[in-house]
Amino acid sequence: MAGIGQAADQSGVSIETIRYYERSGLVPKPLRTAAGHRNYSGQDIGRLRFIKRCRDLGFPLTDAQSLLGLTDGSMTTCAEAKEIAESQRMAVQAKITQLQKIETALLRLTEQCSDSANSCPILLELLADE
Amino acid sequence: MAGIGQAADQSGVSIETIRYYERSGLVPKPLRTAAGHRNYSGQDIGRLRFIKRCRDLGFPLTDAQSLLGLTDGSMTTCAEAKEIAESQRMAVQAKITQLQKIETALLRLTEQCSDSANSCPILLELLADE
DNA sequence: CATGACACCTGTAGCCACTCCAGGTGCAAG
DNA sequence: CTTGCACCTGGAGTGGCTACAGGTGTCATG
Repeated sequence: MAGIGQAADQSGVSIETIRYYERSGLVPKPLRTAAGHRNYSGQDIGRLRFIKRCRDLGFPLTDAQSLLGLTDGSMTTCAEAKEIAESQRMAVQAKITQLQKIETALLRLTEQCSDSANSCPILLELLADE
Repeated sequence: MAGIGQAADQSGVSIETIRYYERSGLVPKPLRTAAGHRNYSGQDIGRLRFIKRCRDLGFPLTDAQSLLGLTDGSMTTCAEAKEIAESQRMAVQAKITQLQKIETALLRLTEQCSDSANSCPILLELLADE
């Protein structure tokens, strides 16, 4: 059994964030020591690590919760997990596409700027009438 | 002179967002009609459009404000604008790189999953001990 | 037994950039 | 006179934390 500090170290989730997850009902309330300190089991820490990995993959907390709910190991869960992961992949792809457009636009702007003309082409373009 | 609805239409910034920008001091308080309705000049609308373009390029509002502050047309502003734009481009690039890593990881996970084995490889990997 | 350095506790507020809502006012057309 | 629209204000909610302030518990050292 571990305190919140150890749980944080072992899961990679910060102390504040663990408490936030508890507040928002994402993880169950852990046991408490006599002094009122939170006391985490190995399973609790596993759950936190699971959520951390989901977050690292960009899943929103709601998805993390859904995926966590699928870990009972029933037959249909694989299809559901795959669906969640694929839709996340789509979302990530969409974001990448969007950011690439932005990057191209920024590159063009800054390249124009290297002319170092009197009036700044970046500002001119942002100010343009249409 | 235009009401807030027209200002929104012409700038692409929503009514609520315009009011939010005003609340947060990003744009100056506009004139008011006798009835207390906000009344926007062409210049006001230009400012909103400028901010909209900055946001579309992913600049945070603080950058938008800085860029807006550079539009007096003094000589040094071009270098400053370029600096802001380049650092924004870096930030966008970093985000893209990060998202591409995530996408690769998600792709690998979902591909493994097509095996449709008994235990879901996605969940297994998220649950793994390290 | 006192002291100091920690780890932990609660509750609250702040971040970003909006978005939405309830409940009210002003004004013109039918 | 009523209907409908555009507008008003003030406040709360979103996601996912993060950062306090001010208190308590635990342990080693002097």
